[in-house]
Amino acid sequence: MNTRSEDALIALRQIQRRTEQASRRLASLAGLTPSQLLVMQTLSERGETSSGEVSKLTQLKHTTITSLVDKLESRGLLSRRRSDQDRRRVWLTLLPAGEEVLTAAPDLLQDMFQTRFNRLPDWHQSMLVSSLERVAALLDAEELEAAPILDIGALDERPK
Amino acid sequence: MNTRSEDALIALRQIQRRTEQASRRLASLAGLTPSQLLVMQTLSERGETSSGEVSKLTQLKHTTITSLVDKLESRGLLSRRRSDQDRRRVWLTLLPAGEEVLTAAPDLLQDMFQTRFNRLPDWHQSMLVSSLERVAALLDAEELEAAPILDIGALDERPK
DNA sequence: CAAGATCTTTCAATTATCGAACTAATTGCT
DNA sequence: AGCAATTAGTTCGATAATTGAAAGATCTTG
Repeated sequence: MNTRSEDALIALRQIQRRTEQASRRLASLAGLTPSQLLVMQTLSERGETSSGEVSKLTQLKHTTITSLVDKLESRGLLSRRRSDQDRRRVWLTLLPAGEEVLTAAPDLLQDMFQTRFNRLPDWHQSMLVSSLERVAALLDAEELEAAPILDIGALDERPK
Repeated sequence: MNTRSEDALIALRQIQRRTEQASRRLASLAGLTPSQLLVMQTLSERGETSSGEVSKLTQLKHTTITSLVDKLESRGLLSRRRSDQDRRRVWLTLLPAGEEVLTAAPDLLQDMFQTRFNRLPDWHQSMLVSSLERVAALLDAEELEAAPILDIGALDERPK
């Protein structure tokens, strides 16, 4: 009956495990712990970000962020800067040394994925992208029923 | 240029974050740490498993497994049993209390995913499943060149 | 049977994680 | 304006995770 969604979950778990393992490997290659890497990646993606924002994005408590940032700052990988508009806030930015750490560590899984992905025929690629985006949407706890994207295609049929 | 594979990676990262967050929530609901949950889930999936095997599957060092198992055993969630054939090895099994902890904690993300997934039309479901399985294969570090489906086009060229 | 390999544990050190309490700054209310 | 409530970060203390090095126990091989 539900074997379809079972299969989907199995594949999802596999994907989760593999990406998690890769992220640990990547962290240790970069000489970081997984949490430290997470913070660095967040800053790399979003640019200058407040401490609290990083806390939300990473799902780590602010106290944990403070402790991680202490370490990373003392290693010269990122910088703290108090906001001028709101002097309670602290802006975090990657320093050049931090950028370098990120670019220097080869993300083997990502490279492998890209290599293989690019070999696929065009239609296949676009199918995978839209499927992944759909799955990400299905996993979105925020957009409970609001997501119009979910309603692409004739979904209304058999809303059993 | 590579915007397709970029898009794929972005969606993948989103999926990764959301599943990771969910797994932390799940762990704390179950009164476990994420690593402890990982060990428990592994045992739940594979049944009786040796300590070293769990170490490989979870990508945690054996010393970490020992320490996690100490805690879980003292709480009566799993049991250690020395193998008779090979008395160096230690078999781990979930105890009833352990099973219960797992089933008692509701996996909200999984439930949500399934609910939404099941609403999709049939063709869409099967597309998602095959896409997820394909992506999992693309992320498989083991099957380097073994997957025949991946061998579309000339692969033998050395990467880089 | 000895030498080496394998599986797990112990030990010591570093780090992650969190709650509670604290400081400093801002916002909102009257 | 003034004061209470709120918000952003940090400090502190406690528990747990993680790891490398080394040891202990057991198996395998020659």
